[in-house]
Amino acid sequence: MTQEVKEIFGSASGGPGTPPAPAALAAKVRTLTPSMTRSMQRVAEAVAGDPAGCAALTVTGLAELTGTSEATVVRTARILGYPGYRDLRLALAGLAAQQQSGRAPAITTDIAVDDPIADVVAKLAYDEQQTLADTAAGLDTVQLAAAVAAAATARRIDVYGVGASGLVAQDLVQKLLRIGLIAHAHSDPHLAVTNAVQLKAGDVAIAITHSGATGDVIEPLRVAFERGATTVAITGRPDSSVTQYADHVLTTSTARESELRPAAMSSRTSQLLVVDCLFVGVAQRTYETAAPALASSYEALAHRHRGRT
Amino acid sequence: MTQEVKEIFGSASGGPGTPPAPAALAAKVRTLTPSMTRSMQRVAEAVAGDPAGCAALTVTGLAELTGTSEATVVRTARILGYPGYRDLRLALAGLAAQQQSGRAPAITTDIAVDDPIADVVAKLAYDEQQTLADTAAGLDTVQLAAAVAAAATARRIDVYGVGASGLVAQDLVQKLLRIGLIAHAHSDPHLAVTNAVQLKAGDVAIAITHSGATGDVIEPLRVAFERGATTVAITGRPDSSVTQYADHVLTTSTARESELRPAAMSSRTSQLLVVDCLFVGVAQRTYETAAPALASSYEALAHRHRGRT
DNA sequence: GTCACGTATGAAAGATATTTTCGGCTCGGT
DNA sequence: ACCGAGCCGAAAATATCTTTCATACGTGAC
Repeated sequence: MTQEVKEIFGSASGGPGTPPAPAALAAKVRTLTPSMTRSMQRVAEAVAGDPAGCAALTVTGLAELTGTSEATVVRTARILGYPGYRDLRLALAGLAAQQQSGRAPAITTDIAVDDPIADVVAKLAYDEQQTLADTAAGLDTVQLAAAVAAAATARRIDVYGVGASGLVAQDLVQKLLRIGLIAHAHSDPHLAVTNAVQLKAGDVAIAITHSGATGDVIEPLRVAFERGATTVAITGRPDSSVTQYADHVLTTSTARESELRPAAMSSRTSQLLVVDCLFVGVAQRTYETAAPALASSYEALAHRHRGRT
Repeated sequence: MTQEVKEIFGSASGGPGTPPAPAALAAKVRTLTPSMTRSMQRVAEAVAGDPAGCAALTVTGLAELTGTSEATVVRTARILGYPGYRDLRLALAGLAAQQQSGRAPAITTDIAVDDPIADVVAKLAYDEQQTLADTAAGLDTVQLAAAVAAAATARRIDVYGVGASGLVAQDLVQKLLRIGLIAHAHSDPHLAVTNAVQLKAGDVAIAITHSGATGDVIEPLRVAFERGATTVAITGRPDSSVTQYADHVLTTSTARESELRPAAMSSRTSQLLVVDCLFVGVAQRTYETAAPALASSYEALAHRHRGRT
């Protein structure tokens, strides 16, 4: 009867209505691994390491392979956003097929102290490309669309971010200002809270934090949330504290980091892509006013550029 | 009995000792359809017509959809060379994923006002990836190595940038500070010049400007150049004014821009990659001091992060 | 150190999905 | 019209997946 229409509880375990991911799986594993238990991590690792192989296994087989139980495998599948193992397995098969037909597995080695500079360039470029692909694959377009809609009609937009994320916040604000919106970036926690108090329904507050646990950023978002503003969190940890106060969560990808390649680098790349998407989305929806505003901002800058040599 | 044997033979004729087909499924359906019974043909047709949709169905679902029974679905799967429906379904999911990713090249077009948000994400990600590849390919490693060498041993590093490039300048400085170097970012043209006057041989000045014609950035670089500091220009125009005063020029890529995708976006991506390369290069050369400095900066930030939810 | 608490984990029961069995049915030939 | 060969689907049998529940583990408090 209704067996076909499985009652899809909004993935009660964790994130909001996330649709099953096709190719975003590798990214999801990295993003969510930190919030997993040890046994689950073993399963996630196996799955990420050999999608094709795991797709050939039943729950029991995968449980044995990873030295865990069926229950743990199912739990892992849930964490990754699937209704159960069956669907994870399907996605796995898809991923395997993509890898098969797709590109060769490229340079995955870390940057070493004695790498020649040319290798550094190649590795960094590759890593950042990977980060972009992962982010795009893992971005929840429903959440994004909601955030865009809110921002496009907002009376005012406040963006919070400290450290590297602070620069991303400024980048977003710069662009929003260019299309004639009212936006502010706050890196000072005190001023951020002071300003957040002024927000009300119809305003938008955006918090940017990779860890999702940066108190200096969570606090103003909480205040904005309580004041009735629409709140958005851009974070690499969709299960972190910051999401408590976020109406919409945009997840950035978490790439492996190494000593010479701080996490800040890839999280920044990822955050910027999200922010760009947000911006373009808003620009689309406010096109009537955005286009002329952009044009005049170019014009205004022209005289600050000297002619060529 | 004989019926069973027949079925096995049928499958054998379709593909002698063939392992489950990955993407050749559509072809197999065509090849084997004539040798199928009517009900099976209906199933095969459905499967070939909508792999993604069928992959989402259980054996019962597919049977209902095609107006047949579970047994027929299983028989069809056998004919197609799979041990059972489960495996056919897996292959179907793989095929769907391939088709999905295969139609990616369509994103070479500009972003339009009415593009759905998912397309925006895909296009932006693709464009930025392209930008990274271009930048990496066009980066002169000799110049980069020279800039790295100068920065690694500099008494002090000043970075100039205004507007979007100003954020890149700050990003670089943030990272250099983290590995214990003395670095400053200047967005205020007056202060930039004031500081540039203090520079001397052994210092490094870096100007970041996409157009290469931003007077506010060229001016301090000129001053630094005349004071004997080693000067570096990061620009998208290697023939522009700024390079007059640059000992080393690092070229960023210039991507096409469109109304909804300001040049600032891709130039920023490109500049950040260059800056990252510069940073990692410097970190390599100052590894002895950089590594512990990085470690302690992480530690210092730890207490600003609350625990998880 | 030890105690209490919350959490993670796997064994087994319970629910679904897939495969097999088996008897009815259609359809072509005579 | 009759006969038989093979197609077909309902339902039983099996495999697979999911849920439940009791235990063990780790963690923090005292």
